[in-house]
Amino acid sequence: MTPIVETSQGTRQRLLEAACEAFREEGYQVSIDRIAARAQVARQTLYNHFHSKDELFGEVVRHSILSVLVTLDGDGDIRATLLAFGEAYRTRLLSPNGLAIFRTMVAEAPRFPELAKQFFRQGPQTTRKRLAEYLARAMEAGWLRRDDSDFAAEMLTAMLLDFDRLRGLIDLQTDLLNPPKTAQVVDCFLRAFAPEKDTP
Amino acid sequence: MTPIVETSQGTRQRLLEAACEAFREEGYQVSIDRIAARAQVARQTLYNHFHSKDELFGEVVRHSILSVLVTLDGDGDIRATLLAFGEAYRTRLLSPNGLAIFRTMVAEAPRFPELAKQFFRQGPQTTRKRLAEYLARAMEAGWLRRDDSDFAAEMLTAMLLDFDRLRGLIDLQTDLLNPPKTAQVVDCFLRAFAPEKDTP
DNA sequence: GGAAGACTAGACTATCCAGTCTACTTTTTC
DNA sequence: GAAAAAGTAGACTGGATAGTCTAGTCTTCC
Repeated sequence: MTPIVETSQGTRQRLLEAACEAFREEGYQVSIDRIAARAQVARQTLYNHFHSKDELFGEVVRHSILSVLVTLDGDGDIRATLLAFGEAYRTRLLSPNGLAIFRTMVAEAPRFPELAKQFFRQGPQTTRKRLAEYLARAMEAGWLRRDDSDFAAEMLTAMLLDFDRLRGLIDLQTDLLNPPKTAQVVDCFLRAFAPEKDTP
Repeated sequence: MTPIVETSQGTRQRLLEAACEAFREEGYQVSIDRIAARAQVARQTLYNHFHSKDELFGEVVRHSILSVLVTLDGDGDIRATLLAFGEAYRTRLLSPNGLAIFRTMVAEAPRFPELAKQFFRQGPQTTRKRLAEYLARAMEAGWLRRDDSDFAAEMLTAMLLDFDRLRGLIDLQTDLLNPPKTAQVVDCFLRAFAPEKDTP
């Protein structure tokens, strides 16, 4: 509960960046000393900025949420919009950074349940909600069949990366990004949620 | 490289079961002492059966692969078959056990890359291949549109659990299994892969 | 030039853990 | 009933780690 003095922003920033990379590469178990060394700072300096390793980890996670958020831009026609979204989504989440964050959150969720929930709600949950809102509008406009837009959003995001993410996490592959797949998924989605024919 | 004497199977079995539960509940980092205590066995006895913690972990993982394999029984019509498969798939993989294995494999893949690949190939990859073979036959028979059966299998398995798995892993929820969802997903899949109309 | 705040190096404590070793007891087997 | 196999308790080594503390240095600003 000792109040932490507001020290130079530069050092704090360097520490956050070093911690971010370190946690990303080695997970939560990376030692404080390695983080301090990476930031080229003495261990005590680290403790001048953050009370404990857990606090530092929390900060890093909260900063990382932004990097797994994907927005969508509903200008063009629906296929173009979903293609752009799908490509951005895959690019973000199948990148080494995206995979590492996923791995770390999954691994440490039991140790940091509240932090994990916050991450989940502000990250994946939010992305999905935005997509669902767009899809709801598309349904309203008759571009898609009237259906549960939350469900539809879940299906699209699932199809976009489920298996490739597992491949990336477990099989440690790197060439996961191939744009044809995005189109293949989007077209599959559009077939499943095509507007119903009026004629019998 | 010392050869391990073939000792009583009972003790070995108790050790494996204890280790399985321990790793499941606490991950790889659970201590050897806790595993031995759980098996009600001395630490040295554990080392009489397994050379090292890593070897024990490997054994446990290899045993666990079976519990994430899902077969499918292609008797009834396609919808019934996929419903049964989907329900079995979700039940297995969204169970506390299924989620724990997933969490542990994802967390430890960097430390045990070969083991992780073996798990991936004999587990998820195999399940998906079997499903793809079934779907290929269904396409051949005209029950589904002619398409890439591997891709179709990927889409179905992704839709069946991606988001719920994340919910279970991160948000630590338990009531993930609701059968209506399986049907919702299967129907969505069948729409996406319905046979193409012959008429223009 | 001096005081305060920020940083440093490194010793130190307390804890935990994998794996070894030893001397002992129990169980099995013949 | 004795020898061999299996198991036990616990001390011990060597290494890692989070976090504290101390004494000193560097920077900045007045």
